[in-house]
Amino acid sequence: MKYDFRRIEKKWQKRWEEEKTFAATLDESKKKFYALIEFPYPSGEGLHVGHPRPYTAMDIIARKRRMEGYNVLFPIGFDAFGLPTENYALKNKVHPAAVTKKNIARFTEQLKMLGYSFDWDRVVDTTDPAYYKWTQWIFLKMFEKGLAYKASMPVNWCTSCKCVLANEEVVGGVCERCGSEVVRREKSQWMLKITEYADRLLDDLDELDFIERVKTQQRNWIGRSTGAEIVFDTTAGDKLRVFSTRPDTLFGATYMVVAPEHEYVTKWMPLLENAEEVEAYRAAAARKSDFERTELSKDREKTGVELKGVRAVNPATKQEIPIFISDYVLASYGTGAIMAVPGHDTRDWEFAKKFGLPIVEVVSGGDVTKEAYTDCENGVLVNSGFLNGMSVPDAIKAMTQWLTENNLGREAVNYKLRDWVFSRQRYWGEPIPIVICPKCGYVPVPEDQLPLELPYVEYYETTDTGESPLAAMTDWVETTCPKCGGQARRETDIMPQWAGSSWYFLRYTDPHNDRELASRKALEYWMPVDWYNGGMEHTTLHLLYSRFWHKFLYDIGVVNTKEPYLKRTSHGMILGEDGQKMSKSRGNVINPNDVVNEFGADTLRLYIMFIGDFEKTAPWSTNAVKGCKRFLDRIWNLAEKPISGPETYSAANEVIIHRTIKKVTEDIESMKFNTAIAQLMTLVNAFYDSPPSRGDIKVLLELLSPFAPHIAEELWEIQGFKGMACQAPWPEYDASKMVEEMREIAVQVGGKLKTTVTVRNDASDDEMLQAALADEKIKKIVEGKEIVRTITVKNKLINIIVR
RNA sequence: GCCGGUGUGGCGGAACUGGCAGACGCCCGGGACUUAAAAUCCUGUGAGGGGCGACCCUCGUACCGGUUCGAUUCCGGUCACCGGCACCA
Repeated sequence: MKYDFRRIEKKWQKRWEEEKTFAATLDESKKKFYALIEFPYPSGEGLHVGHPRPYTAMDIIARKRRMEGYNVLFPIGFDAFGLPTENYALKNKVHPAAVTKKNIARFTEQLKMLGYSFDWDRVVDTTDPAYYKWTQWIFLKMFEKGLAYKASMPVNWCTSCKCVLANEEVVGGVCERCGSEVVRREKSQWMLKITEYADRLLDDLDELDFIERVKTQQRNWIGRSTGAEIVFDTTAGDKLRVFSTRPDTLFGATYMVVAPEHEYVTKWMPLLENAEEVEAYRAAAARKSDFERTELSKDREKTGVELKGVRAVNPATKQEIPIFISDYVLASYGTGAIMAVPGHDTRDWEFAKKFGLPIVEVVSGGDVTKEAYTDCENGVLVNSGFLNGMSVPDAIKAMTQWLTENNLGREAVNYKLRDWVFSRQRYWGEPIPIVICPKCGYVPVPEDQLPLELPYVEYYETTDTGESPLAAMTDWVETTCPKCGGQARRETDIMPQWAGSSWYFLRYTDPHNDRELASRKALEYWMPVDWYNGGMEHTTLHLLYSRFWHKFLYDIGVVNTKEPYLKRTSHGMILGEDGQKMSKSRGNVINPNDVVNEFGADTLRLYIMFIGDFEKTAPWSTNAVKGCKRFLDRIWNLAEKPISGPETYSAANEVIIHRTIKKVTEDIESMKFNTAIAQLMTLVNAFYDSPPSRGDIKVLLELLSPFAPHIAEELWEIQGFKGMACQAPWPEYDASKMVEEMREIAVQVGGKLKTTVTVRNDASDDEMLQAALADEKIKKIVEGKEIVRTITVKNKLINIIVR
């Protein structure tokens, strides 16, 4: 009989579903394991061939853990709010809810086709009011604690999506999603105070088992720097505050620069001799989009205008110094103003050169007439009064202390991380449950009125005014104030897509709870997530946001762990057969349905894991897929007829079986799926040389089961083994049975490999030497020469040095 | 510019903690089976050179140099590519 994967795969998927083989139960007598993948966005295109890579990887781990006796939670859901669905709905004049429903059905079917061991009774859908009720609830808790606030500020505005974007969603000055130009707009927005958690998000990384590049990226994104805040007096009477990581260089501050948007610029305008020029520069800076700012920032020549009429006083030298505005100083970082130390800061140096400003050396070691000297390790302070002769670190301490004592400044910390812009002016998202009352201000919708559902309308359109389409839905917008009962309006902005995914892993622990987001009992049993695999592209978005929400929920006593995820790993992208990123326009897209139809789900699973190093990008190869199918065919041919005899390993295969168990067991843990499969192939090749016993076949099926579960199950049944393969205990190896009695060692003469000889296992140095010298070839080489020394590595090699 | 990563046959990729480079798979060649083809099975396959021959020699892990009995692995330098950040004071 032929390996009929179509029949087999359907059969076992049905059995698993009917018998709820993979249902997770809250059983405190068993040790738990929570395996998590990033739930998909159910796009109209259906499952992409990139999806199965992380899914199969975690499915293998989840299946192995079950076989190891763990109670495993391996859930799936849908992150279904979002722009593509809304845009598709607008274009085709259907409701986004209907589109979502259809897409989820399609994704579900495709995921089931791949035989993943998800617990299908725990599916969550972020667009389900029973789910987003709790997304809104968390928002209200944040509002209550002052972490959600409304602020008017310049925001990133995507000209095509007609919507505000978070900093994290702007990539290289353009919209991450559509690639259109992003401009700055002043808008009133809901914000979440993620910066309040910056220190904890940074410091707690140390204890987590995240791959290093994830940690590094999060650290860089948070961008903590320590230094001092320094106050400069001005001739206008106002005090100008700056942040500096190098307070030691204060004696070298020869001018100051403020951002064009700085409030003092407006304030001082009447005092300025060149007000017109300043105003013009300001207007020009405001017109620039983020795209222009970043594009041009590379080696851009510094521009700026002096504020003539106001000067600052260097608190260390007591000298008056000029103040400039320039767009190389960012309004959004620090205090929006800097002290410029051209001798020791590259940007200040360039600016000073251009404007002919004095460059004073205050740290010796370089040549400040040629370039800024920024070395912090070797420099010694000069021209700096009481700091002279100190090293940079000492001078930083001394200056900070001096500033504090004289009330001119203090130690300060700054972050690159900005608060999270949480408003979107679209329809398909969670409504922000706030009522705007002319008397009471921002009033939360009472908890018992949650969920605040999206109004269902047949037709709506985005607006050009920057308002949400919800604003036009008068019946919904007009309401009464929950506090005073007076006439009021609802907030019409919705939450960003990241809201629903910031806590979904908590819902999986207790998905049908209508009284809490999840019961304390379920959270205590299942949390934290033991292993979370996902894309690198979410490192500074979803991964950071969800850590933030989790920490907040910890603070208010909802969850019992400080961090949501113990371990985070990441997979590489799958490229097209041409080595290019898969895209419709390139015509190199592989559809998983086609692969499954032609070769079967087991083959696809196996190939996607065999394709290469899990962490690296890898190009698709249809030929290599065939190789994986061939491998399964070979297994089928070995086991399609019942083998009789005892369930013990055959003598001929025993050594390789133990080695394979060890290798597969360890490789799955380190996500080296490609070498685990290679080892299984080696084992099968060995079975072709020495026909496998009943026990040999059994262990092969056990090891194969996480990778290719359907064929493993079918052959398991054919062989008449008990239960299901996926429920068998994970096999164990015996290290003492992994070695042959005799082994081959390498023989080198003078470090060069000459031949190999066979010695008994664990042979002594002398035995190895005698065996080597007994070899005809070595004899000839060594003849007439003096053996100076020999180097041996047990069971590996002997190196003979001759003269 | 800064941070992180990668560079190995025709291709995807292996190689523990410094110890036989190229596991496994693909492609390709040879053979068996077949009327034939496909499938399957067996077998060869880094490059160059020598021998009728079982075999032998030389070179080879981006490039240059170093440490070492021995380097894909460690150190210094160079180049290329990929990812992230980007005037962050």
